[in-house]
Amino acid sequence: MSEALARDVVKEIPPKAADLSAWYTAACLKAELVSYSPVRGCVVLRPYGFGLWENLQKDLDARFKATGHENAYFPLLIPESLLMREAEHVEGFAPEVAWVTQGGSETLNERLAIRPTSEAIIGTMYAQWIESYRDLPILINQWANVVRWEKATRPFLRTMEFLWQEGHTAHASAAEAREETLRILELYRDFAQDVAAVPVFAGRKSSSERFPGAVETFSIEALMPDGKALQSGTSHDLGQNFAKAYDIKFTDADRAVKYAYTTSWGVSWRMLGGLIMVHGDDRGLRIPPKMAPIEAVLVPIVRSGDDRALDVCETTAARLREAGFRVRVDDRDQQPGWKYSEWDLRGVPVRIEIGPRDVEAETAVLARRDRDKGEPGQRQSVALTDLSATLRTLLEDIQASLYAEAKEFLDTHTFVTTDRDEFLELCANRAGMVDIAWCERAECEAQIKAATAATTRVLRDLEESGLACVACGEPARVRAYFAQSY
RNA sequence: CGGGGCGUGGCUCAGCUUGGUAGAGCGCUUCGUUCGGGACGAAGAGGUCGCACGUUCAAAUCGUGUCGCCCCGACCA
Repeated sequence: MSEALARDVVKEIPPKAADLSAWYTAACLKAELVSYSPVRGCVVLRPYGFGLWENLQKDLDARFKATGHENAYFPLLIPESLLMREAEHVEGFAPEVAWVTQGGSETLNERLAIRPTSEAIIGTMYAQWIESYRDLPILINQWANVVRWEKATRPFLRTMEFLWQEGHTAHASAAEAREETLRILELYRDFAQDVAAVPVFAGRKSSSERFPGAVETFSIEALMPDGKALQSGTSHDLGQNFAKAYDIKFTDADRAVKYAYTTSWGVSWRMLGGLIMVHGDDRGLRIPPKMAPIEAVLVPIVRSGDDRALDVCETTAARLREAGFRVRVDDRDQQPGWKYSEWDLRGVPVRIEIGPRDVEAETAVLARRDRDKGEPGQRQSVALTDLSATLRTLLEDIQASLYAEAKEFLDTHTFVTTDRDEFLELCANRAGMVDIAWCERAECEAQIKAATAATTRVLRDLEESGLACVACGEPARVRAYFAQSY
């Protein structure tokens, strides 16, 4: 078999640039993150994918706790009457709610919704728990699954059942609730950039993009390689809307009975889809070290009659684990080259090769996934005694490098314009984030969407006054990033 | 929900137009030789062609329906 043919035969995923969608789906499946299940629109999160989720969970959870939140768990099923209390909320979610109508052989008197989100059930409980301003704030998060009856699905980005966390808080004042909303937005922004190595724009959503029932919605928006934006986390200031719908009242210090101010916020496994698309390359995933289930894989090179390398790998791995690294020894009966390719595909940041030469010299070869293009070269030989320190530095460098690469992409695909035609063209061509002065009128946004398929992603304050909306010429009220989105 | 495509061993696909109950490569199993970028040899195992109904002496091949997946658009995290 010729070398070219051999290479072709082993190609598992299509080039990323040619067809991002095909690349993405193949990458998720071939890297064994997910499998399709017998249930339409629902995927199985396989161990490697769950490992990614666990790292996200672990990091975010620590951040929530550090900001005073506690975890709790609320029921999966929500009585219809509860779900229906907040008018906008109902309207927004009704089309995608799955219902339980029967229990055993008995038809239910009242349908039960499988939660599409938990404001209804949590709000109901908060109403029971809160009496006094002394009971506030309530700062609770839950890690859960939710179901939304979607028509079109793709791994992580949109599935009927998905994993997420949803924070729900109640406060005594509007200012406190807004502060909480923004605190979480910043927490999400920092997590996305620092841990997932995905640069984002954070800001306020337009009214058309607002969460059903919210007073104000904020989000973080990442830019995918095809120029589409991915909403990667949302934080809602619900004002008193839900408090009024669910009767969340308290007696304040001034003896007046008042409605509480609530917030809700969430990040789902969609974030994983984002980091996969942002960082992956033609050879598969490139997982940022802080998110990687396996930070380094040790590959022993054994020869017949010489399996010393395997022993050295085992003892080295044990030492690295003691030092706090997540490592795995790949002792499977395969060729080393086969293993390299597979771990490349699965995106393990660093590969540690140990062969007979290394055994003699008490060294190991380190290869970094992000830069190594599959040919020898981007590798370094390290003394085993220095391995831990070198690996630590290397992982930090890879984390920073992946972020820098993604940031470079975002920067070069963010366009500021004051020209209407150019604005529309950039939007229609899916060029990236298009930054304009905007009037903030829903009609204007709808027209832009009809013409270009782009919508506002996030808004921010205008730095100067007297500007006209680039799209329609009316007085500008904000700056807005426009983009097509997932 | 509209437009398009697809469904054949674990994977990628051929066969379907011109019906006669399945093929290739890769993978898998065993043994041996190998092992620093997807090894080689030998011997094996594995599918009834998404599902249902229909046409026919006969269906992977034709028809209808249905389920699922992919892509594009509308909707949404």
